[in-house]
Amino acid sequence: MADVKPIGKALFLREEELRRGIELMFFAYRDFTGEADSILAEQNMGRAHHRAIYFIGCNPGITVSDLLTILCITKQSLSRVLSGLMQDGYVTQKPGATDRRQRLLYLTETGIVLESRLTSLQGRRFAAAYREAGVDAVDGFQRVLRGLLDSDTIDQIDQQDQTSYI
Amino acid sequence: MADVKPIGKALFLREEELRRGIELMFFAYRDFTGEADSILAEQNMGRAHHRAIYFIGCNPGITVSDLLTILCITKQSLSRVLSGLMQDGYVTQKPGATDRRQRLLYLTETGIVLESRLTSLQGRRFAAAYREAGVDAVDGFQRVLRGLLDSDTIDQIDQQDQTSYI
DNA sequence: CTATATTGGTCAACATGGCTGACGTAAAAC
DNA sequence: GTTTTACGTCAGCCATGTTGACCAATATAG
Repeated sequence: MADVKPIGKALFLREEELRRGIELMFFAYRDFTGEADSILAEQNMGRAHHRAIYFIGCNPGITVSDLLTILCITKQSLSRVLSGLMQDGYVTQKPGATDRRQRLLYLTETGIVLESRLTSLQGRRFAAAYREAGVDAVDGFQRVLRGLLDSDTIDQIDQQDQTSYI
Repeated sequence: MADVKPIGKALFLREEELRRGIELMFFAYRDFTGEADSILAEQNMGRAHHRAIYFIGCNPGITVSDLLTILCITKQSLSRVLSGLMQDGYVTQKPGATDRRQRLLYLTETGIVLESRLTSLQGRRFAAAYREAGVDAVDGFQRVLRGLLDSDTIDQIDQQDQTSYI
């Protein structure tokens, strides 16, 4: 730690490199979410609302339990958020066709507008970063990020790519 | 949105690509912090404590206001966290040599132990991801993450790299 | 030397968004 | 007909962010 005496340059660089990664993740995630957070704050919403809107937006008709699986939070936490979103007219639900216990979630027109505002904001940030960094960098970026995931999350993402809620 | 009719394949891929980035950031950050969060929870601490410990750990003798600049939170929030950390013996402070208003922050032995436990945990995750993805991917990863930063954050990081608090 | 600015802390109050536990209801599945 | 599932609700707790007000010690500029 305070052991500046290099046990080996490779190892020292490695430690530095890992710390750089850790820090970059912290700062990048903060800045990446920051802009959206401001917009959300205007509408008295938070990041939790954003997540719900986002995943309902790209999985229209998703069930509550599938959304819970994606978000990995308790149903109580999600329920609070969803109630708010429905009360404010961003989200609607309709009973499942085959299983009528299910509440299939959809964005309203207002919800779609907000979702695309937020997503295009974050998308623009990504687009700029991708453009600066180049195609190869983007591939590396995604490979490393995937490497950071828990194995359950990887399964979930792959599975989600196949599933269509439409 | 539901407009599957491709206006152009490049554009469609781009939208998909951006969404993939957004989602990967969310999942990766969650999983990346998850392990450390568990350990912290055992000691009745949260992510805020971790951040403080981390940045004190790699900037021993940092002042409160410099730490505030890094973390971008209010001094009230930080103060609460620091008080806890000092009470529990993870952090000590000593008055600045030149400016005696300053409280220079240091990790105690206990603090160092915890910090390295947490950092090596996150470091191992990064090391694995880096190893899997390869050197070029790591470079791309870092380039893209830097591209996601606000310009102020970039300045701050570059400046921080030069500053030595020792 | 005095006035002001800086560094840092404190108290109070509030919101968000996690959590647990308990309990209820409707519908599906067996 | 009983059990399981999908979903909701109420109550309360905790961590962590926020504002606003106010205070003390010290540095610095006039």
